[in-house]
Amino acid sequence: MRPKNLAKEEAIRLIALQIISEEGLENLSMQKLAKAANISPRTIYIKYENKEDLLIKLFIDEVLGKYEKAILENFDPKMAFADGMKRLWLNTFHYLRNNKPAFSLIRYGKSSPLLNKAFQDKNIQQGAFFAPIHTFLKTNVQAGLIPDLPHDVHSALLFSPIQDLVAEYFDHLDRPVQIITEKVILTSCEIVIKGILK
Amino acid sequence: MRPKNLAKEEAIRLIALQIISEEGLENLSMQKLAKAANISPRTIYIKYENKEDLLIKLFIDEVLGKYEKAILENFDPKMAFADGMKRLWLNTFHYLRNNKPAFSLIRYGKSSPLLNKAFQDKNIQQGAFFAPIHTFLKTNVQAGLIPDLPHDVHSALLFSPIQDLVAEYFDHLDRPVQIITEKVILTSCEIVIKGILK
DNA sequence: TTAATAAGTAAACAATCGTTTACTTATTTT
DNA sequence: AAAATAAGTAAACGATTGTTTACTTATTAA
Repeated sequence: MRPKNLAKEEAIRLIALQIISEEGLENLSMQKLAKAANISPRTIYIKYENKEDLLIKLFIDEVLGKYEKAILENFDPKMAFADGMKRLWLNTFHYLRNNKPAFSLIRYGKSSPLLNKAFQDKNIQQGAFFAPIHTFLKTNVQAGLIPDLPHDVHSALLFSPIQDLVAEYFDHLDRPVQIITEKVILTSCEIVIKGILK
Repeated sequence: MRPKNLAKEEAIRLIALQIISEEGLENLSMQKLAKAANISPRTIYIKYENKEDLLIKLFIDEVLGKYEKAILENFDPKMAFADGMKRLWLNTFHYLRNNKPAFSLIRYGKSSPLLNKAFQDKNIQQGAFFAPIHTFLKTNVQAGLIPDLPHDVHSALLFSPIQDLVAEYFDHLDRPVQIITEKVILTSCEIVIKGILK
């Protein structure tokens, strides 16, 4: 049989992300995607059941999967708390800064009911994303370093700001001076650490 | 001449928000909206130029306008720092908790290029949203209480977590025990305050 | 070398999209 | 009471939507 053309499969995912990032999820259509990827609409349906299936797989496997891997690079749950936090923040900053299309879809993951549901389902059925971070926080609670709060609360307190700082990095891209620098990220991370430490 | 039916105008806005909240911005269509509001599609075009105009006005005037008003209730830039922060956090929590459709569109404001651009344009041309918060932070920088960082950085550090906590409140709505309570909000706010104070 | 078969294409499907045309209704001003 | 006029409706416009049908191409296993 004729083998799959993996280059076309990758083109679909790459260009879908590009359209979402530049024009918005609400302006992505299968026909626009096919045309931009220089393939027939039918080809997308060989690789994905339908549009929702494409979006969910793009979000869960392609975007969140790679994002998780990038964030956890050189991170170990046994690291000292402040070191671990700085590693996670810098990894987030570096990865997202260089992957705007991925960041765009991640943002839609918090708005779109479809993607939000897909994320929750995945977390329940196949184990949570960012499991090492769970362990890291749990360990530091048990060590008495940080207060014992639900994981979702920890997550909001410790990682929401870095996500918004990345958004601000992109918002400032076309301006003469970039205010969101690595130094600002580290300063911000230290402020967050100071708040959570008992 | 025949006067505008204000009830219909409000129905359009209300039902548009409802559809966006339940089905997502990507599933809002003018015909669906008209049918749900029990009016002719043409009626929407009497009040709004086109779909983009409707979305932008819904976002800027209806949602962000009311949101700003609600957050600043009983807030004064001259309040003590911790008091002001707690006021802003609790106002945010109370308002958004009771206005899920508004919260949904606010979330889309950070993903959708159209809405994001509209927000930035508005902030530049007609003065920033949440101006009293600007003043509040500036005052506390000058008083030497908090570090002198760009406003966007302050904003990410001090208010990103409360937005995500509200999202988690809604995510937990159907579960037996609500973990995002007013007490958790206040505890979280105190942690953020502790981090930023010099 | 050929039979088998999945990958891929071009073109089209009904349904729906955003928007408009042609018309009626309701209200105000004269 | 009638002229003027914006608000609103029903129906339809061409374009585009997600998806499929009918067909061709490229590859592998026999």
